[in-house]
Amino acid sequence: MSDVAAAVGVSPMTVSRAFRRDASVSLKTREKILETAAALGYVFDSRASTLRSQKTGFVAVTIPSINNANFADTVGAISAELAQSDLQVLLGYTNYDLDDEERLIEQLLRRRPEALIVTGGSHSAHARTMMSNAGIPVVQMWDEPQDPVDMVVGFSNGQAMQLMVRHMIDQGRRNLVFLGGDDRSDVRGAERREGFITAMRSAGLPADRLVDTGTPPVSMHQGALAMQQALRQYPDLNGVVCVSDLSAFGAMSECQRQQVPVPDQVAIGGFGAYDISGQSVPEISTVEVHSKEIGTRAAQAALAAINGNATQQDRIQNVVPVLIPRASTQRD
Amino acid sequence: MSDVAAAVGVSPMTVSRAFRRDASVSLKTREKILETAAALGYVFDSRASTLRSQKTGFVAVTIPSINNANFADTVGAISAELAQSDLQVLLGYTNYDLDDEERLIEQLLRRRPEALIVTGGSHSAHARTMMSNAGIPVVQMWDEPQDPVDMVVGFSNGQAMQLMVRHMIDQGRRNLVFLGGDDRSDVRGAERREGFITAMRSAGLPADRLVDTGTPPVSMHQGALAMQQALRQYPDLNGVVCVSDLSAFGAMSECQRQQVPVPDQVAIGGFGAYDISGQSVPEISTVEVHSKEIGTRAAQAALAAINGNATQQDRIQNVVPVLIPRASTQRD
DNA sequence: CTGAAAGCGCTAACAG
DNA sequence: CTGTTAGCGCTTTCAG
Repeated sequence: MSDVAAAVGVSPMTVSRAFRRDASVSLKTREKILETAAALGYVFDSRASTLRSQKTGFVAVTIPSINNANFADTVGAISAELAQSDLQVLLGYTNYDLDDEERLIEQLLRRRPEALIVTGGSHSAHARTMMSNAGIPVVQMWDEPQDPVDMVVGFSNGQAMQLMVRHMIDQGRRNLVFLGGDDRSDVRGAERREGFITAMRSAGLPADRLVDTGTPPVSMHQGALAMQQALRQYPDLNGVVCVSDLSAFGAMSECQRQQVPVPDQVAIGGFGAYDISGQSVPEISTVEVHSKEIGTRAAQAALAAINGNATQQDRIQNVVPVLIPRASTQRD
Repeated sequence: MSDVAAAVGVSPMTVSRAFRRDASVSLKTREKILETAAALGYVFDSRASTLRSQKTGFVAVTIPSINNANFADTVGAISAELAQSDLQVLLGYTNYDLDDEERLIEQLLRRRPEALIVTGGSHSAHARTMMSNAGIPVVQMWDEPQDPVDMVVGFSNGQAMQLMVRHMIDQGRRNLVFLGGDDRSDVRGAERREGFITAMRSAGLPADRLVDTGTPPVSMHQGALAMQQALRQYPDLNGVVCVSDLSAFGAMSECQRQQVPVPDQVAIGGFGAYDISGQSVPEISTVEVHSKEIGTRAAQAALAAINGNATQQDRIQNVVPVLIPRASTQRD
C-alpha cells in the first residue's frame, strides 16, 4: 500500500480511503490510485484491515454436509442475503459429528466472524460454551432447541414428520414402516423418527416398525436397501415413511424393480421437498421445510443482531413446514 | 493472549508457543496454559497470527454453484486431502458467471490463500492476470484449457461427451438430439454440446438437433421441458444425449409420463455419474468423470506446489472419463 | 526451555 | 479533502 502511495504521490492513508470508497477522497485521486494499484499488481490485504478495524466482513456458517441440496439451498439463501450487506459466508462442514462440529466452531471463531449460524440445536458442552462466550450473534437453524444458545430459525422435525404420518393414515394406510433415523449422529433424522412413533401411537397403530438406513448422509441407495428389508420383514406393509426424499426415491425404485405398485400396494412418503420428489413418476409426497426461507431469515436475524436492532420477534422464529401430498400416497 | 500469560505467570511468547504445540514448551507449562485459556474463555486470533507469520492456512476454491453434487464431491475430496496438511478450504461460488468469478477471485486473494483452485479454464482477462500475479500455486480443474494459468487437473468435456454419442450410435441410434449446453455461461456445457456435434459429424449423421435447456444450473425440470420440445420437434428421434444426469432423469420422467418406452423407443444418455442415474428405473447410462479423484489430485498438486516440490507430472493431469453403459441406452 | 524487541499491513483517531 | 501517529494481536528473530 505504501508502494502505491509513493507511486501516486499521496499518503498510504489516502490509498486506504480510496480502496474503501471513502467519500472524502476526491474522485480524481481515487481513480488514479486504483489505476496505479492495478498496474502495480497490488492486492489489498484484508487480514491487516480486519485486524485493525475489528471487522472481518464474514459470517460463519456450519452445515452437516456439503452434498445435500436442502442445506445447499439454505446456504445459498444466506449468501445472497448477506451479500447485500457486504458480508461473506465462511462455510464449514460437521460431517454429522458433534466432535467435528466442536473443532470446526473453534476454527471458525478464531477467524473472528461477525456472527455464527449453525445447523441444529444439539452441541457438545464445550461447543455451547464457546458459542455463548463468543460475543457475537449466534443463530441455530433447522431445529427447535429446548434451550437456545441465542437466536433460532427452525421448525420441529418431529412435528413435521407427523404431518406425513397423519396424511398416510388419512389415506387409509395403517401398516406403516419408517425408513431411516440414525441415532448416533443424525439428530434431525432421529427426531423425525420420534415424530413417526408419536403419530402412530396417537392413532393407536403399531409404532415399532422401524428400519435403520445406516449412517448419514442419507442416500437413494440406502432407501432401496431399507425397502428391500421392509418388504421382507413386513409383508403386509402398505406404506413407508422415509426420513428424506432421497431414500424415498430409492425405496420407490426398489418397488418398481420388484413390481410392487406404488401407490396401489405401497404408499411412499418423503421429506424435504427435494427436486427429485417433484420430478419422479409417480411424484412423491413430501414435507416442504422451506430451506431457502430458513436461510434468508437466519441471515436477516444475524444482520439485525449485528446492527444491534434485533427485536424479540427476530430471536425465535418458527418456519412452518407444509405437507405436499402427491401421487405416491394417493390412489386415483 | 497477554491476559492468559499474566494469569499463568509466563510471557505471551510462551503462550503463543503453547498454542502452536511448539515442542520447546514443557508439557506441564503447556497444559497449564491451555487450561487457563479455556477457563478465561480466550479464543486464539488467527488473523493476527496469519498477518505476522504470512501463513493463512487456507486454500481458496471456486465452484460454479453450491448445489451440484459433482462439485460438492470435488470440494469434499479437496477438503479431506488438505485437512491432512492442516489446511482449510475457503469456498466461493461463481454462479456460472465470469464477472462474478472475477470479483470472487479478487475477494479470495485479498485473504491471502496459500493456493487457488478454480473450476474451469475460461476466465476474464483481469481474473487471469490476478491469478498469474498472485504468487501462489493455481490449479484449474474440470477442464482442459489451451493455455493454462499454472497447473491443471481435468478432462476434455467435449471428448467425454463423444464417448456417449459413439455408444449411442453403436447401439444403432442414429436420430439423436442433444439437450442442454448454454452458451452464455455454462462453458463446460457448451463444450459437451460441441462434443456431440463433432461425434455426429464424424459418423456422418445430422448434428444440428440441439435443444437449449436454459440457464445453469441444469435441473431435472429443465430436462423434462427440453424432452417435451424434442419429442414435438423431432418425432423420429430414437435417442437423446443430455448435458447432465439431472436433465437426463427429467427427460426420462417425461417419456414415462408420455408413455414413450425407454430404451425401446428412445434411448437416454446422461453425464456426470450422479447418484440418480444409478438408482432410477431403468438405470441411466452416463459418463463417469471422477469428481472426487479430480478434487484429490487438485489438492495434491496444490500441496506439492506449496511445498515447492511439484514435478512436471503434477502440473498437467488428465483424469480420464469413462463411459458407464446402462439400461437406458441398451435393449435387452 | 523462556523472554524481549520489533514489526506484519492496515485503519482509528485526531489534526489540519 | 489529506496527513500523522499509534496500535490491532500475534510471531519472527535474537538472546539467554
